[in-house]
Amino acid sequence: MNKITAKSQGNSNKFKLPENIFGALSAEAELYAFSANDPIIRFDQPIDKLWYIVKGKAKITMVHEDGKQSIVHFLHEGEYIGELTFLEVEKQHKNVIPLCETFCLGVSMERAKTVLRDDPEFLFHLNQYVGGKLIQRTWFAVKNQNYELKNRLAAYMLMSQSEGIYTQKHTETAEYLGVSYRHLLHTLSQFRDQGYVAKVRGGYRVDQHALEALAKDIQLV
Amino acid sequence: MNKITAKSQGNSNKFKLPENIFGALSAEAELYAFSANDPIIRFDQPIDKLWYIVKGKAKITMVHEDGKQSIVHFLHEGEYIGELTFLEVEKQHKNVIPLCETFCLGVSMERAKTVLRDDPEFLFHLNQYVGGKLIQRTWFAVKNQNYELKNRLAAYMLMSQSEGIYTQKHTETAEYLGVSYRHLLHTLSQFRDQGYVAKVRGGYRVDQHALEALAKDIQLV
DNA sequence: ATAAAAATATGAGATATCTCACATTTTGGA
DNA sequence: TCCAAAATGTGAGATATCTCATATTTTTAT
Repeated sequence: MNKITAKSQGNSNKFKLPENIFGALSAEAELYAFSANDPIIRFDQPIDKLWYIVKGKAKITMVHEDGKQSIVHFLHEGEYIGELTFLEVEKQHKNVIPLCETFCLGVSMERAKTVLRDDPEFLFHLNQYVGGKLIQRTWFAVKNQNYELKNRLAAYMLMSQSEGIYTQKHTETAEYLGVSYRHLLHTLSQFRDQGYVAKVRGGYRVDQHALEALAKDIQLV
Repeated sequence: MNKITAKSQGNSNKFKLPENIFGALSAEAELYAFSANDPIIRFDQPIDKLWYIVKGKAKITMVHEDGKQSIVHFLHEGEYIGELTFLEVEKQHKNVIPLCETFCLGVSMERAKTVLRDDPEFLFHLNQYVGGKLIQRTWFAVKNQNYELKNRLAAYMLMSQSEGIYTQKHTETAEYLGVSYRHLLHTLSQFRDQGYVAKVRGGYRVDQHALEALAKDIQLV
């Protein structure tokens, strides 16, 4: 994690910083850069900032009693991280791991819990965000159960890929998509036979066009 | 729909009315009773109240272009109705239909949109509610894909049943559970063979104990 | 460097679920 | 009241997905 200060803000012309994302605390927001796999949040450490993703994407993973992890969800640009902790409804902490270089705005969680808790404009905005996610996720669940693995896998590989290379572990993918490892490998080998993906060092190169056709309108959220 | 006035509140000793559910508007809340199948919200009519279910349960259905409906979700005691309209994130209106006699507290949506929009205490509370639903639904989706139909159907029949009788249409159930009509009927006939359900006039009598064992810890939310 | 654990890989048989075909019963509207 | 549409019900074959068994490769910890 690197804090990006005013002077180093040459970076920031890569994207426009949103305004007013943190209501009354917007002026206190600081920009941080995380490289791929450098945890934004760790399940065993307190969440001391409320985050907002300016650029990049990340996965949320749950840690089981036996130490194994499973992917719960993905986060993209324009999404908050730690908002359920701010709302005090998240009991079980998660890991949040960037899939590629990711830039986040952050404000102190402590400040948020005092200042933003009384900021109706921010609270309404956050409510809209959380409500929008609820709708998205309901939609996703409904549509998801009507597609077979090849479609869902295509959508998944497209979303989690970075620069045309898919690098997720098959064991985790199988669990996230709710299918057996065996069947995932079977489908993956079909993708290979059909030229949709090709194994390269450290992952699979994906044929985005072919996969988009398969992924139909599945929106992983 | 019947408004329950102060004098007719003999009813209200059936349950305790919650306080402070509508923040600054709590004093304006009025109690209404809906009988089974008497719509609380209709997709073709504006939503003029923000509701809170005190007792009973209801289903949310979506109306397709061709006029067909599909069940989106269920609502239980302690849940709001119309909160996504209050938040202005729900584009597509739904029907909300009680499954049994249902009592709701309601306040004017117009008043809510002006008064509650500036009430940080209410907004934070609503945020917790919506955030909690988001967590629930994510959990449900994750667990759901690991159970086969017999388990999900058991959970579904238990939840939508009223006084031990299940009355949902098989066509709608099949769609909600995301399985083919044929397979639903197949599983249902197994339930009958095993004595878990028995056909009666207008529905099926369910063996709650047997179904609870099958439903495991599936929480339809 | 080595052993243990995890991830990758493949085969074969079982089953949950789907598609299609068709008959009967119930419901809703003219 | 009657007809058309929807809902219910059953059979048979196809397939998506699962379970189990087992081997190889890669990663991790000592």
